[in-house]
Amino acid sequence: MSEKYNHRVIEPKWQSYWKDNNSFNSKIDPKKKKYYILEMFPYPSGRIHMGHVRNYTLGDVIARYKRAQGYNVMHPMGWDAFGLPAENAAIENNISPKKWTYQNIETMKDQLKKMGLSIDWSREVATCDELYYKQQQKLFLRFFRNELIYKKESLVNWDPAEGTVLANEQVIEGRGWRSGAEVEQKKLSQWFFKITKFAENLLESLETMNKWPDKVRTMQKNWIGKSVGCEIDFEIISKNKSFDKSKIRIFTTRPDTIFGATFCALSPYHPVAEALMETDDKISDDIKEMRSQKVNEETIAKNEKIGIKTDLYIKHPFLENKLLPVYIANFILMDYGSGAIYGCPAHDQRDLDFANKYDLEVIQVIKQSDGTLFDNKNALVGNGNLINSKFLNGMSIDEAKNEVIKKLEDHKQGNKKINYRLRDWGISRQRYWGCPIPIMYREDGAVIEVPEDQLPLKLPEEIDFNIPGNPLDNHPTWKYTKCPETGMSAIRETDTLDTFVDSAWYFLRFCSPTNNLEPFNSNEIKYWMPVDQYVGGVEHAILHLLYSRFFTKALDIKEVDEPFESLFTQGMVCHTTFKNTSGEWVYPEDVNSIKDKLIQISTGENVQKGLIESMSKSKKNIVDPESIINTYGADPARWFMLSDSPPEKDINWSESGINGAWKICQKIWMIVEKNKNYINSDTYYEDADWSENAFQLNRCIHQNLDEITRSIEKFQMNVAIAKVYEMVNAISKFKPLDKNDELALGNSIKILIRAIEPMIPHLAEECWSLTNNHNSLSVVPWPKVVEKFLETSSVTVVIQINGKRRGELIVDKNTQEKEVMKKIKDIKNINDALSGKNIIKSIYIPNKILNIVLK
RNA sequence: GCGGAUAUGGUGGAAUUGGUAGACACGCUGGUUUUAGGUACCAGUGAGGCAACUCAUGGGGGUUCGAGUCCCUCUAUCCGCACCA
Repeated sequence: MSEKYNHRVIEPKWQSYWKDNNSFNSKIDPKKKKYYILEMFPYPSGRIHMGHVRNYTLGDVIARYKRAQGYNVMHPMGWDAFGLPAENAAIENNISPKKWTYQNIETMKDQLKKMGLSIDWSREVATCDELYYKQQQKLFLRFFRNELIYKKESLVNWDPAEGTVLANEQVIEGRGWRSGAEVEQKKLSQWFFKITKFAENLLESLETMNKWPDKVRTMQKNWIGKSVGCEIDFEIISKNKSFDKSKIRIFTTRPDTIFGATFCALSPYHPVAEALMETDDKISDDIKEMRSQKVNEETIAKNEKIGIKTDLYIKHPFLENKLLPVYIANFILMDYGSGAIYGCPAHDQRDLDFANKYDLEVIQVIKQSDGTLFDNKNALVGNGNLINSKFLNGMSIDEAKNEVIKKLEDHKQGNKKINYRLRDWGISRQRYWGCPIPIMYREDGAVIEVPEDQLPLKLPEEIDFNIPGNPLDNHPTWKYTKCPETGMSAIRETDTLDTFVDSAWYFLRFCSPTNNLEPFNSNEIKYWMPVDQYVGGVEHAILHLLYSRFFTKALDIKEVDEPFESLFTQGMVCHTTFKNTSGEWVYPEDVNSIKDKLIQISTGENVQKGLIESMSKSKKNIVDPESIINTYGADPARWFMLSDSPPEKDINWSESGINGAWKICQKIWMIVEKNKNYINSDTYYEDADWSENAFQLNRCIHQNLDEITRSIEKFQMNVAIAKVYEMVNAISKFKPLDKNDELALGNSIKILIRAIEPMIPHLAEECWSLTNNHNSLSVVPWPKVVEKFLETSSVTVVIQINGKRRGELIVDKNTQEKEVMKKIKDIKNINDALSGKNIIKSIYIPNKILNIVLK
């Protein structure tokens, strides 16, 4: 009786083997083709979750498969280790962010290792490591000198009770999550990366990035949001003589509607609005009230349009006596265009709603070519020709746009303008646990770089989170310093860098992770970059990926322009949620099903099944990967993650799923154990005198091998898994009757073992050790599909009548239509259907289908 | 609101890209092995019908000899919308 497969012994055995033999370490080898596979590095939150298991299993399949294909594979791993949760933990558990982070890294590294990933751990980096952020500070200074970084005023969520800036997620219904105080929008002077300088470049390259999902490319395209329009300067008419602003510059994508303009709307943050606040208390209060609202595109689009009437008017550029009233409006974004628009109610729904609300004039200037008439409720946004527009009358929209721009440019009142929705990337964070910005402000007002030989500018370790505000700002010995050149006193920049900066270049760092002289080495990146395959969650579709693209371009390194050749975004791992009668979330393992009822084990309360949602701590619908790995093993966990659902879709965790994965692993082991005498041979005769059974087995194995190979290439791991099942089923059914049968069986099993290694490597290695080949599978090449086994002499042709399947016929390959026609007379129901009818025509696809059209 | 995606048995999902719809797995039903069991193996399993057949890929329409696949339209669900990472 053969032994059961014991993952508790086998998995650690191979993990140490791989480690001891440096099986997955990588170095430059000019003779070999490289393959750089990268999964998005994790935030060290404490423990790995199922999302990590899925992400890294997926990448590992590719890594192991490509290695078997003969590539020189680099598969590194690191830690996105700066960030807010470490500070929260510091406050809640009184532990330093550094200690907390490094502890988490240790725990999670152990957990990842238990998954059996083929990672080159010698390349590990952590962004909170001085070695790493020293180089990042150098990059900052490089960007600073290249004028890709500048400072400007920008709004933040300000919690007045705590004296801190809040992240959006920390603002709950307009209040600070911890203090409950009403959050204000406060202006702070902050650092920005000039990503907009690269807007066109980032947009253009998208066109050629055809190994990225269309979805992500579309999202980025919309994010960059290129629009062509014009800027127009309007003269301000004010009764208040002391009002010192004379012009408002508006941006519009519809200059053709200039004669339909009936009002002007400004953002509450517009300089003119600021100036008005100083002239009038009432207006000042109203604007402040408007500013307290959250302004993102979603709320702006959904909320009611509100305007504050001002005393100001602007002069129409082409109509001598036409004055447009100026409003401050809550639907105008300061960051987009110029923060000011003119409203043309007849041809823009938002403007129409606004005009109707404030009883403003509406002038139709485009006659719709589909004949739609204006009803004062629905703006006319279709195509048409200009009316009521003086010199534009009769023109098409495009002609009118060009004509208006030309006139404005002639009169120096405006100009054509390409505008991007993309805004510059604000990188200042008023937080402790991030990369310090190597800048100081001297007492005479000069902005001074920290000299490179003094880098890294380290984070101070003795800090106090009990004082409200940013710990760096509260840290006197760190904050106050001297200018290195003049010796004048200076204050350090106390903001730290957005953690998206850390992750915007880590893929370059992996190429030379321990280099203390430079961020990356040009020989190394020349060989390894770009990343051939990047795998991660779709939630990073825009920011992280766009920032990484920007960084790579902005660094202006000739070796690489775009960082990620191919991108794959995997789906989330979901689980049913449970709530007890008190309305509290309940852990799945705390739920027992008794008859038809769900009972909470710990309290005995009834439990309601909720929606299936992505696993999250707050909803308690989590399953701990480590306990799964301990109970079932890493291989079944990996198998489950790959089977059933396509990787880009969300999956539902299920107990029966993991159990099924465990069963197939056991089954494969039993098959190999039982037949170990047959796999102990190197012989492979393609031309042996196979029995019919053996030939069919060979055929099935190679057909499925072909499909497994193609499926992995296409990331269809679920399909690859299905084909492995077919191999297993065919092998377990096969009963060898002679030597050749045994040979066929042995070879089939060896192909099976080789093919499952990317998915379930421990089991595969253990099985392989039973063959006469004592190499680890990590150096064994992928098997070749033997075409001979795929060829057949006969094929099945489907017979259709009027497009409906009526039967099938087995014929020799490449049989002519005439022959098939003759033979179908023998099939009774087809013959019946044909009798008494006229054949109008027939369509014959050789070896596939014959369709007969009858009348 | 804007933008994007998805829809196939009881369930997760296949479908060589316009050519046998439902591969593979889960679940379920029946059986076998003295199996304590949640084990293993065999058979069955889209719906209706004894059957030949008929109906079936969210709804409706279209193109085609032929549509899950292409076009139009409707419906439902999910995702993103700038300080979570």
